[in-house]
Amino acid sequence: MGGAKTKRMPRAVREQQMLDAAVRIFGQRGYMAASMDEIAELAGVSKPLVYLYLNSKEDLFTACIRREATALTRAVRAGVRTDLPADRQLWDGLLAFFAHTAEHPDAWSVLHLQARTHGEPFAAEVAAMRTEIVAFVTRLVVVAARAAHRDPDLPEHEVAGLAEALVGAAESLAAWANATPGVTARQATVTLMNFAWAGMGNLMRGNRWAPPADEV
Amino acid sequence: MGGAKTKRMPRAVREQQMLDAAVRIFGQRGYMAASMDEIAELAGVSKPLVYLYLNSKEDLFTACIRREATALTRAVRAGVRTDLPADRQLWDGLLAFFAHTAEHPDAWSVLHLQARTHGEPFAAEVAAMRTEIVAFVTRLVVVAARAAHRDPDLPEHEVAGLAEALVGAAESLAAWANATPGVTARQATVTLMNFAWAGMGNLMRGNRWAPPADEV
Amino acid sequence: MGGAKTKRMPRAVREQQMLDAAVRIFGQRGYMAASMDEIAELAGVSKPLVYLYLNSKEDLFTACIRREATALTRAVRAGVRTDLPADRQLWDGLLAFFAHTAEHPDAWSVLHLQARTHGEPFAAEVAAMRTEIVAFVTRLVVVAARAAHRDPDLPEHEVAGLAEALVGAAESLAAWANATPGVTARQATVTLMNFAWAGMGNLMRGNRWAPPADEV
Amino acid sequence: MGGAKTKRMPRAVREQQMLDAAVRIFGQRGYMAASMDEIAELAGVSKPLVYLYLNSKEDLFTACIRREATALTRAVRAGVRTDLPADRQLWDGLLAFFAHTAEHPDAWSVLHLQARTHGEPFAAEVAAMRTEIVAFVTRLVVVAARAAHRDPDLPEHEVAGLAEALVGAAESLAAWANATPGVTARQATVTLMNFAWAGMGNLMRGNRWAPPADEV
DNA sequence: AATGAATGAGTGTTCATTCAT
DNA sequence: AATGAATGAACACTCATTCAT
Repeated sequence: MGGAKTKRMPRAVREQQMLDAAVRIFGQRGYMAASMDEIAELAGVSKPLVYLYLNSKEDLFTACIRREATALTRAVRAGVRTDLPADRQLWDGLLAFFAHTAEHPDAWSVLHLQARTHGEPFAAEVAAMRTEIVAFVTRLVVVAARAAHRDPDLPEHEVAGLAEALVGAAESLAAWANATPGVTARQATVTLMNFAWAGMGNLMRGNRWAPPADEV
Repeated sequence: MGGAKTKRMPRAVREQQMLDAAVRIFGQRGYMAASMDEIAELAGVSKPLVYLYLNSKEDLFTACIRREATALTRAVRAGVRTDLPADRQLWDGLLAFFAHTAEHPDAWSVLHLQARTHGEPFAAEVAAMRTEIVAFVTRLVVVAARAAHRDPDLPEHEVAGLAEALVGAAESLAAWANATPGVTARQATVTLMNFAWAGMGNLMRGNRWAPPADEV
Repeated sequence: MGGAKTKRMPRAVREQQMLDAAVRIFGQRGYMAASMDEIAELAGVSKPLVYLYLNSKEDLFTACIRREATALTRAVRAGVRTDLPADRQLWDGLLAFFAHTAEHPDAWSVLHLQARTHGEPFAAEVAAMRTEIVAFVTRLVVVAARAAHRDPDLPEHEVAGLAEALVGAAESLAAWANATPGVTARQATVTLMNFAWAGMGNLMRGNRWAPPADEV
Repeated sequence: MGGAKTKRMPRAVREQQMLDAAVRIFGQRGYMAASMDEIAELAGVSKPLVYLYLNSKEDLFTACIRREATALTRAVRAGVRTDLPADRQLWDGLLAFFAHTAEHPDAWSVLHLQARTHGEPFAAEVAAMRTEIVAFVTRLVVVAARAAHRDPDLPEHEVAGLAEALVGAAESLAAWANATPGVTARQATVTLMNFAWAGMGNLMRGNRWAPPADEV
């Protein structure tokens, strides 16, 4: 009477357990190297139940991506107050971003590495989140430009490139901060903020770097 | 003349053909999803020959990484003249980098995505290349600081973070430029150069962004 | 009732079926020439099930050896009554041995030929059984010596050699009896019993054969 | 001028080198686990040459068996002088047998284990040698019986069984002597000689062990 | 007399997935 | 709500064997 393993739980709870296990395994082993057996075992259920609730490995992976993408954007949004100045918003967003990725390294691995590495069903999923973040950053850039009493006359794709570069830098720093002992989310934020804000400010003021003319 | 299947070629030539095929398949399918059968077929040889020359899937992948890492760093180095000013060096290096990655998208996928996603034998291989590039960039940053008549009093790990952010931004832009039609290597270079050089210059001049004090 | 392919049976039953098939294939083809495909087919299951239950070819082979070694020693022990005189015990043991090996030729091939031929994981397994049998025979020899009112003053390693020779002779006769039509277990027993008991009796009485002295 | 590797040697010499290598590899790895690559490498030649001279793995193995069987019987015959008494002949033959197998363990592994374990083309080859040796021993037994002024009224198949048992005991002791440190060929011979000669002598004199009558 | 280049056929092993209960 | 039993399809890797020189 009363086995060790807890049994018979509502579906929603079981599903979260499965996703927890899947994110961990996918994050550590990679999508392809992860086996459904291992995930089921870590989740403490039998394999058919995983299939019953989540259909297939692809669907399971997609569910992981979606859940973690939502969690990440939610965390960033929760860190930002839109009534504050643009630079402060950027600071707060970066801080939240670095903090969240540091606290959930497997989730970050799933979003940043695994999802992009394994082709189309998944890359699109994470691209959506990325687009949202890039849009957020772009908005800040434009706001900042207005605050500097300048209309951004940068070509549109350069604004896009700028945001892209900023997000890429952030992603790269997140990995670096996670891998380098002694680097905190705050320090990563300071580094990137200094780098980016100054650069963007300069751009907004029209100080551009002149490319050499003697190219082929 | 010109039969479909050329046969009986010296080992060195065959090996390059195999690596060509492997880079393409690994770059497109990913390391785990790539099958040795497919690689052999694309290379126009039988599977045993691939194993005879390259030993194992792991070794084959490592050989790909090494070849492409060497090719990339060589291309960047070839684009830079060390007797020119630091900003010009950075410009030239970025241009070479974006051009090379645009011309060899599968190789870039292998280096940027696949190698990092599949654990230690491979990640280390590409980390070596990255370290070299980050060191190159760091050198330029320091030179630029000296040129601005300032010793870089930034903490050492912040310099490292800076270079890391810059390289990350470059990597991210490379992927973006490859995926966005109409964005050339030159445009990517302009975008990043403006962003980065101004930001770094500001930093060198001691203009730092002040973090808010009211943190927890 | 009695369909061709019975399906869905409990694990323990399936495992025995697999071992049955494996002993047969291993015994007839040899360890290396045996293919897991063939074993699975003879067992009436798919290959993955064999791996699920028995892990690997090595483990499967080891399981065969263990099962058959146990069966053989059990059969011999069951044939012997330890309250009877030593010669009678030897007779009964040999009879049981020859009968069992004659009834299970594939098992005997696995134990006598295959296991010894294929290196350390397996040889050790069967050596354990052999040690037990040699010990049993050695005990009988010593008892017989006591019964002849003589302490066995033979050097210890000569007693060991004796038992070894006796067991070797038995093994050899088993193969011979199996291969020679018309030779029954009983006849093999008679032959060996006469040969061995007389020889040992002589030894026990101190009648030793004198080696020539003119050796180098 | 004078490469390191000796090249271009007459066929007969090369063949012996190949057989040397093959016996070693077959003896140590076993027939199936031995690879032609390894044999060719150990012989210091290319694989096609092995095939040119010895046709196939089967033929190569057969050639090994034949060469070593011949060598073993030759060694035993060379140790025996047919003008001496039967017991002395047996002693000398056993001594030569144990000495030869101890000096050529790989050859003995090929003959005793590998050839018998791998089915018909090979088992027959070694059976021929065995038959010859058994016949030799049988002859000695009969001679010994005559010397004891008795016609051997043992049933024919019992004489065969006797010789079989003796040879089996010898084979078993050879393996045991090789594997047990401190047991020399001479000691193995003493042990077996005492055991066998006494037993056979007894038999020849009509002293038989009486089987129990109460069998089923 | 001798070899570098090459392959068809097969091996053990694993995995995502389903069925019957 | 949950699982023990079972599999089709594929994969990395190896081997005996041959061809062209």
